[in-house]
Amino acid sequence: MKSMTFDQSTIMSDANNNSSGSLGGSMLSGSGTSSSINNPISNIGASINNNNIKKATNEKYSLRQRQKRQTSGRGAAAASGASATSSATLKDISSDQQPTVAKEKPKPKAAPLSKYRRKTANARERTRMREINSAFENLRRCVPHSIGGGGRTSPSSTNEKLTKITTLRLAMKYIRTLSEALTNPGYDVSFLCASNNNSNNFNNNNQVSSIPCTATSNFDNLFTQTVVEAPMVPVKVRATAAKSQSRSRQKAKQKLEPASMDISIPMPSTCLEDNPADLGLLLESDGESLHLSEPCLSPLGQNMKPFNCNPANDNPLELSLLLDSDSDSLQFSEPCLSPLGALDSFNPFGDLLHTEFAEHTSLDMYLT
DNA sequence: TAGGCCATCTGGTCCT
DNA sequence: AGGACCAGATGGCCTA
Repeated sequence: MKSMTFDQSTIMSDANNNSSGSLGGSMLSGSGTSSSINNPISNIGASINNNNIKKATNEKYSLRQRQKRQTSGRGAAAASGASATSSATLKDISSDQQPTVAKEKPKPKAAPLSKYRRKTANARERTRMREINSAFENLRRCVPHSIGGGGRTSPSSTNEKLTKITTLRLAMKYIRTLSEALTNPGYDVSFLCASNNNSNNFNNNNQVSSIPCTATSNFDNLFTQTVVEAPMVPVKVRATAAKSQSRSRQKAKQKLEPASMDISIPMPSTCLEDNPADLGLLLESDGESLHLSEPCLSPLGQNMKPFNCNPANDNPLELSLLLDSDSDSLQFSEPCLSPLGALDSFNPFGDLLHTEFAEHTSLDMYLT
């Protein structure tokens, strides 16, 4: 047996009672985290060398309250084997700590599923997990990958697969960065140029650093990355104000005239084998929106030079236009996010790969 | 070898 | 009643 197990429901219940107490408490919410620090039950759990106990007492998890797990079935049977003594001990202690727990009528134990239903349930579960993994795979393709590396959980190269948790963290950071760029026309993108010399472009408060640098130097830095060269294709990007724009957005857009620029982008890897003329299928514009045709990848891919701007266009105006156009005028087919997919070869998110990220900050921190 | 990550099986709970 | 979802348990694989 790999590890000792015990009945965690008591501790789980205790932790949840100390927190919000809501039945569906978010796993990442972190609510009630500090309350369990001095929990004697948690301390007992921590004193036992057991991964699951560590998980149970880890303050960053707040699991939903569960009823006492039935001691039948495969997992429970295994749990009740080697860990019977520790389970009993913990139960005894917990009952001492909570003498006021109301006695519940024992629920009639549900009959175990038939072999057939168990098999079908397993198949459904596998399918469900496959779909989740597929969604993770899509997400991986849309978030910038790290070019740096280090640390157990960080990919040491762009070829290394991001873990699920790292993918989620990067996605959150990516969304925040994109949101910043969209909501703030004068968004300081200097953190991108800093990525050359220092991958830690975000401080611990998840704030974008504000190292001053000119837009030209931004591009200079961005485009001097050591990346895999790909055939460059000229593309004219034209962004016009959408009809649905808010007044402030229109105002900001006016400042950005002229709203077009010539850029060259590398041929997406999936197009390399095809006729270059196929690129026309990649970028389509109806004069109001820029659409990315299928297949939707990060259009510029990994390890590819993002885009080769005409030096004449290397000014803040164009950059702002590019970053500012997403919600109204630049639209990419899902699941791609990105004009900023062009930045895949940079690592403004490197800190996420090296530091602990508080799950409890979660999406509410980034999507408000 | 320990620890992280993952896939799978499983039972409990909720929802339709 | 049956499916979806969730979380615990377990074992395999991989890396430092």
